[in-house]
Amino acid sequence: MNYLKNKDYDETDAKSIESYSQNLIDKSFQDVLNDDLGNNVEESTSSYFEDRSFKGGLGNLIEQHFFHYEPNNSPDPDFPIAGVELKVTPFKKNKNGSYSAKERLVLTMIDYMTLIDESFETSHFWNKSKLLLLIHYLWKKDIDRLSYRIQYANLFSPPKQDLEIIKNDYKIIQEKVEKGLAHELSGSDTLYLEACTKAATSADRTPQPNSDIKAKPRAFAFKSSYMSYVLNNYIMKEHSDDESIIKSSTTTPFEDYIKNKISKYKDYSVEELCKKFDIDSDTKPKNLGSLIAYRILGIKGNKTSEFEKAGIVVKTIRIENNGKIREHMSFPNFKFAEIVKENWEDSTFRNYLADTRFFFVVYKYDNQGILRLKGCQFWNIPYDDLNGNVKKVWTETVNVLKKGLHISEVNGRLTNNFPKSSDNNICHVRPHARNQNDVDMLPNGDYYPKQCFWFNNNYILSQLDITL
DNA sequence: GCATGATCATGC
DNA sequence: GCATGATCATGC
Repeated sequence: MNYLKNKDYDETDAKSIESYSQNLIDKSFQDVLNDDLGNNVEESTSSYFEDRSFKGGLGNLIEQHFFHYEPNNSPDPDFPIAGVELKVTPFKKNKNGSYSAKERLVLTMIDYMTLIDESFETSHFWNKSKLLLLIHYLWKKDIDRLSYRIQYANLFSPPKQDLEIIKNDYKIIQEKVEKGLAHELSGSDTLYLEACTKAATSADRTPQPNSDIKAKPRAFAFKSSYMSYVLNNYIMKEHSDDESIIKSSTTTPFEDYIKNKISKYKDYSVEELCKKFDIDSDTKPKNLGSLIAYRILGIKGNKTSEFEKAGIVVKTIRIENNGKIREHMSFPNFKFAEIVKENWEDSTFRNYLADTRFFFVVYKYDNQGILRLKGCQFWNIPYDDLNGNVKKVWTETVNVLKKGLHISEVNGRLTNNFPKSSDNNICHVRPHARNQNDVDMLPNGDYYPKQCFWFNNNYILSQLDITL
């Protein structure tokens, strides 16, 4: 093959590979082809790599036309002697000017049968993934794939504090498979490393040990929240105000560490906690419940690097003194015009719930009407709930919008036929807006107050640990 | 007391 | 000004 030329780098030395890769910076993929093949690149070559259905196309282009080696499916890293695995990965610019990873970084397929016997350190996964060469290109909507520009080329290996969490994530996935629950794996079971679905079609299933139920094929991947953090803090080295919860090395798993810290203040009243942590509560801020939790965790602001990396969403929950939860739980708004174009399987809401781990901070009113901290809980939605009732409500919502929302006005209040909290045990649709003028356009062109999915209060109660 | 519509508070 | 998390208000 004509691209197997002499190599202008030492393939046995990671640093040499990295410094050679930095010649890619500021180049488009077309530039890389032109540099290698001259300016008369054949149309068939360009269109071969341009084809979006060829998922690894841009990676292969870099392998063949920049590093000059043959792409392979080897269990070893791409540069086996140097131990370096090449990853070509997109990032994007957000509306507010910040940057984030466009997607998760898929590392290796999971073989459920062998996983349960592989320790992290000696695993096929870690052998291949411990030292990555990240080639970051800036993704833009509506431009040719070959016009994307490469911006960064860096060796990357997770720093020690991240590695502790990644090892524990690996263990969590391993234990679920060991229990014969590979079919119930979810990206939100874990923090930085996830088992993400990876199949040619959504119907693909594969065997697992300790269960006859076949499971979706999955791969180890760094979550997109983790990759965003890596990009901003380790690659771009932007100054970050994020504070870490874990200040020094600990053997306690992250979530246990958090739970232990919070539980030290179990049964303290909100008032006492505000005094203790010097929080001004005169204005009754609505984020008081989460502020207290951050202060207990030693965080001065309202975000932490660990939660950012894991994409954890904080929710405070208040239990009344009758043991019930009064309020339903809101989620980000959906756009009417967008949701009607979605399929459930790759819908915004399904992806959000499948990918998000929640941190519940739970308070309860005692018999004197004093609000007291009870503890906290990490939670992600159970597989059956997501694919059962939530799917049902989502589908019904889309159907209502497609058929035309029925709206009437009763006593100055708008009422509609979206799924109600009385229609389903888990979730429903309700307004989520600043006021009645905070509207979004329906498929028929009319405007209607913005809406979101809500979890029913009773469902949330049913999900809380018995100890809370 | 619940169901459902309406709106507040914060932070970027 | 908007997105998001949190809570209020009213009628049955």
